[in-house]
Amino acid sequence: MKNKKRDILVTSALPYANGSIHMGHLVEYIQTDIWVRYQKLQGHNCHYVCAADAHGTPIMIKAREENISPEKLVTSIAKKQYKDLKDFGVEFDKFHTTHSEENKLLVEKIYTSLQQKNLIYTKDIDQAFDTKENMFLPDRFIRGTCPKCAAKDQYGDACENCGATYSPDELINPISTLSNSEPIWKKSEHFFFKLSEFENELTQWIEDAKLHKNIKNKLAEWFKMGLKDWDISRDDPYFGFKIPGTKNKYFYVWLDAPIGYLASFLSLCKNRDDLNYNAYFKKDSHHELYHFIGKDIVYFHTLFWPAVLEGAGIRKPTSVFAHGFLTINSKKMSKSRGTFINAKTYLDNLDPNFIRYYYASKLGPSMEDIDLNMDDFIARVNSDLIGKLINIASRCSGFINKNFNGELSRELDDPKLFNTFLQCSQSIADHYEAREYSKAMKQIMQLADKANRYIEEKKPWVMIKKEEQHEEVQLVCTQGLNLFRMLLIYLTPVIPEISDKAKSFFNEENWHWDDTLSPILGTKINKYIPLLTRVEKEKVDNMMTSSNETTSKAPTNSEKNLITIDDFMKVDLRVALINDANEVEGADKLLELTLDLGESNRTVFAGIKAAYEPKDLIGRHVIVAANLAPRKMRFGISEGMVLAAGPGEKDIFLLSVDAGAKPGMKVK
RNA sequence: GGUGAUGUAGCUCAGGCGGUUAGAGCGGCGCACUCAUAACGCGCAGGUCGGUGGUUCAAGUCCACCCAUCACCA
Repeated sequence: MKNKKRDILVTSALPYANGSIHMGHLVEYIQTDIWVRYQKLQGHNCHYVCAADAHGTPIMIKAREENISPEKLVTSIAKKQYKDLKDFGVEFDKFHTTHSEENKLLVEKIYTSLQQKNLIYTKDIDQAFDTKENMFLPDRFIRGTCPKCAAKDQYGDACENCGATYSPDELINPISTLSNSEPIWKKSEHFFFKLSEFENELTQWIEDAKLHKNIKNKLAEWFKMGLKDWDISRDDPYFGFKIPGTKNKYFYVWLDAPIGYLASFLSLCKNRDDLNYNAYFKKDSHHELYHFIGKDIVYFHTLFWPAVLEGAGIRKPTSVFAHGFLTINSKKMSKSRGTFINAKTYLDNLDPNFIRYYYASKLGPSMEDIDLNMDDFIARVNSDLIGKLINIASRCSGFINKNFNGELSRELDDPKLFNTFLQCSQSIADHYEAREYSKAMKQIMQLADKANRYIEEKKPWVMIKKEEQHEEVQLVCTQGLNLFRMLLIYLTPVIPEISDKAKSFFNEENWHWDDTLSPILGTKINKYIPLLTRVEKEKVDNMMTSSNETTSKAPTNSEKNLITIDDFMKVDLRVALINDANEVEGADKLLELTLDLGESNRTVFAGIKAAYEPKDLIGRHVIVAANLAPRKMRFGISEGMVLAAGPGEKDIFLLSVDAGAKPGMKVK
C-alpha cells in the first residue's frame, strides 16, 4: 500500500490580469488545490505554481484607459486576484507573473532553440488596421454586422446571434471599437511556428498522457482538419516581450503564457534548496507535470504547448486535465442577467469551505459543465457538512467534556466499526487521485451516516442517566469522535480550514493520510466550539442581490457609445409594407421578404424565421433601414434591414407603426 | 454552418460488456427521538429513463432520425 515518494509539479491556468476572480475561475483553482493538498497529505513532493497572465492587447488597452502603465495595472490586479484565491484556501507554492525576468529569459531561450531547429518562419498576412489609433486590431476589437444573419454589433470572429464564424473582413460595416473608425486592411510580416511538423510526436504524446476520452475526441477532430502552423507574433504597439532580432514584433501572449508555468517554478526554485529546476524539466525527466485547465483552452495545452516543448528539447506534460464551465442556477454566468458572482462578493457573505465542499461534491474528471444551484447549494452543504459531518463531533464532545473532564477513553467501543471506516481509505484515496471528487464525497458522507446511526443505536443520552453504564458513554463518544476524526482527515484536501480547527480540538499537530490508521485514545480534547454553522438563506440571497448591484452599475455598452443626432439621421428609416414573405430553401433562420417602400420594392432577408410564420407577415407594416448597403448573401441580395427587438430565436419582435402610416414614410 | 458532448424521480446525480419489480442523496409526507447552534434515526410516496422509429427472445443501455441545452471552430 505504501507508494514511494513522487515528485509532482502542478499548475492551474494563469488568470488574465484584467479583471476579478469569479466563481467560475474558482472551479479550477479549487479542483487543483484539492488535488495538490491530497498529494501533500499523502507525503509526496508536490508543488503548485501559478502566475498572473500579464500580456496582450486587452491589458494594454485597459491600462491606457486607466492612464497607468500596463506593469502597474497588472501588479495591482494580480495582487487582488492572489488575495481572493488565498481567501478561498487556494494555496500556491508560488504565484508569479509572466511579465518577469525568468519568463523573458525562458521565452527567448525557447524561441532561439526553435529558430535554430528551423521551426520558425515568417509570412505576410492581411490584418485589420486602425488608422486613428495606428495599430493592428485583434478580431475582438472589431465589430460590425454579421454577414450571415445581419445581426448588428457583432465581434470580428463570430456572431453571438446566429453562431456563425467568419473572418473580420467578411463583416458588414466593420468598425474598430477603439476609435469607432473603419479599419483598413494592411499587410504585416508575422512569425509562425511549424506546428504541422509535430503530428507524429503529438499523436504519441496524446497516447502517453492518457488524456480524457473527451479531449481525445476533440483532438481527433482537429487532426482530421489538419494542423495549421501557429502565428506567434504581434505588431507594435503590444504589451509583451519583443522578439529578439526584430524592431517592432512581439511574442503573442499565448506563447509566453504557458512558459510562465516554467518561469514561476524557476522562481520558486531560486528560494528553495531542495528543488532543482532541471530535474523537473530536462527532456527525460521522470518527475510528473500536470496542467489543470478549462475546456476552452484545450487547444493551446494539447497541441501548441507540447509541440513547442518538444521543439525546444524540453519535457512534455505528464498529462493535462480539463474541466467544464460553471453555470449559476443553470444559466451561463452573465453580468447582465445578474448571475455573475465575484469571488469577493461570495466571501463577503459566505464561508469558503461551503463552496469548496459543494464543488468537490460535483466534480469529476470529465469536461462536463457543473451547475451552482443556490437552493441545492444550501441543502447540500447544510445536510452533508453540518447535519451529517459536524454533527458527529457536536453530539459526542459534550458528554466527554461534561462528564469525563475532556478525556478520551483508552480503548474503542467498536474496533470493528473503526476498521470498516479504515477499509474505505484506499478507495477514497483512489478517487482523489483520479479526480473523482464527487465519488469520494459520496463515500465519505455514507460513512458519516453510518457514524450517526451508530450513536443513535448506542443512545449515550440514555446511558448517561444510569450509573452502571456511565463508563460506556465515554467509550461510545470516544468511538464517535474517532470516526469523526478519520472523516476529517479524509476531507482535509477539501475543507482544510475545518480540518485545522478539528486538529487543534484534538490537540494534534499535523495530519497525514495514514494518521487514520491509529485511533486517538486516552488524551484530552479541548472545549468544543462549533466548527462550522449552517448556510443561511438570507446570506445567499444577499450575495445574489449584491452581485446584481455591482454588475448593473458598470456602464453599459450603449452608454459608452454615444452618438450625435447627425449620426442618427444618417440612417434612413422608412415605413414598409410586407407584400410577400417566403421561407428560404437551405436557410435555417431567414425569411425572404418583399417590401413596398412607396416608390420602390425591395427584397430583404430577415433572420426572423423562428419567430414568425410567413403568412402572418403579409400585409403588415414594419420599419426598414433603407439606406443600408446592399449585401450579397448566399441566397441572394438583401436590400435593407427590417427592425426588430429581442435576444433572438423565438424572442424576436418586429417593430410596427400605428394605423395611418403609409409605405415610404420617413421615420424621424 | 461543421464537430463534440449532454438530456434518468420536484432538485443534484449513479447506472462496465443490453437480461427478472430502474438506484442514491436532498426535498416532500408520516412516525419516533431529544445527545446535538432542528441536527440524527425509522418508514412511505414519487420516474411510460427527451421524442419517434428500428435491431433483438429481451433496450435507460445498441442503431437511425428528430427536438432541446451546452461547448469548440486555432
